[in-house]
Amino acid sequence: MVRAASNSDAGPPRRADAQRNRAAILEAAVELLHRDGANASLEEIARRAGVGSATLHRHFRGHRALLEAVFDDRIEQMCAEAERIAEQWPAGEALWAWLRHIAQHCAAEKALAALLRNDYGDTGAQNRSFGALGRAGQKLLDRSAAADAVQPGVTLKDLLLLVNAVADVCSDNSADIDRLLDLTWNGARRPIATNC
Amino acid sequence: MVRAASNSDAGPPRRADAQRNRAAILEAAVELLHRDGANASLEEIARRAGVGSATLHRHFRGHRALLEAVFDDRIEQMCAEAERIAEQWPAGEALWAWLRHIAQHCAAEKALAALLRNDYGDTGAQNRSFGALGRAGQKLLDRSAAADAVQPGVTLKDLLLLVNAVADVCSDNSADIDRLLDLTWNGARRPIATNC
DNA sequence: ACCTGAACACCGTTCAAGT
DNA sequence: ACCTGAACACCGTTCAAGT
Repeated sequence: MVRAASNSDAGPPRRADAQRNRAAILEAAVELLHRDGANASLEEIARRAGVGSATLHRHFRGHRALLEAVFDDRIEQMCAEAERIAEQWPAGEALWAWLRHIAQHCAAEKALAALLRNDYGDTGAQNRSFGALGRAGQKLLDRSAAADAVQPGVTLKDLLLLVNAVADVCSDNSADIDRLLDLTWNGARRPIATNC
Repeated sequence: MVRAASNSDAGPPRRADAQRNRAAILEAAVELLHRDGANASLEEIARRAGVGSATLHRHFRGHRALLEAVFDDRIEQMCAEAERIAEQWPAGEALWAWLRHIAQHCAAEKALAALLRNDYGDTGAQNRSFGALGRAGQKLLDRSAAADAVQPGVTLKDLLLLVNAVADVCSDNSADIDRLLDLTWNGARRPIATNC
């Protein structure tokens, strides 16, 4: 279920066998990244795709390039979700609903979580993935800040790191994720004045 | 700065060269685990310690056994901190101060964070490390719950996972850690009624 | 232009052979 | 009892040789 090549429109047309190989590699990568997480063996991916490991490396120079190609469409999907959610909910709820979506994606695909976490860490942050996600999220955060729905001083990076971290420690149990995210959003501490 | 062998009092006395090797391995492991995190190369550790890799594997059967030996005393230290803190602060503050300490340890030693995270995940949870830490933390949590200082239903595992996760995504910047932990404790959401 | 097999420099783990 | 060197089955990456 990976689109053949989302950003391969540029450049000269590829040979038919090269296109087939590329698609086979992506297909195999999806399965093994799902099973083994971010450091699935490239060798095994190549084997399952029925190509030599050298072929994999020429299509995707380095681990990271493969991850980006695999999760490219899922990141676009998360950006689209931001727009859709923004239209349906008030600022604070929208931001939080979107972050919960991201957490679910990250918990279901540890490799995606690892990819994004690296991007957040980069001070450069000029990565394509973070760029798109960052713009989508910043809109939601700005609206929330304007509505006074988040703690002052909270950055988008803070929030993305938090949900990523929570997703990473929860082992696929989506009930756990929801509980920990709730704690993060509402605070683990009992509010001092509960009934005003 | 690793005690020679904290749980080697049991069993027959070891040969002098074996003791020296064991100590050298631990020393090297401390350095390389600090530099490379949880999956530092065992081979490189053995090399730096000046022993064959087979020797390392006989002293410590598997990656995990080495991690446990290295961080044994640091875990005891965290347990001791729990007692000390409990005597000085009211329930809620004590719990939170202790969790902040743990986060700092985990952020400074990613390998320690990885070791603990595995223990939290284990449903068995009969691990020595988690056992001691769990008992120490549960006391603090029970006191806090009795004082109504934490959200009802929060478990110790929730809290340990959260601080571990936060520590893991913060790259050694202790200011970042403090900010994210604060969000976790107080909630990222702006409380609805702020001035009662 | 693209693929392949082989090579290189690494892993973690195990085991027979030594003292 | 303990250590060693060699072996085994893996990695990721690169490169010359093929079509």
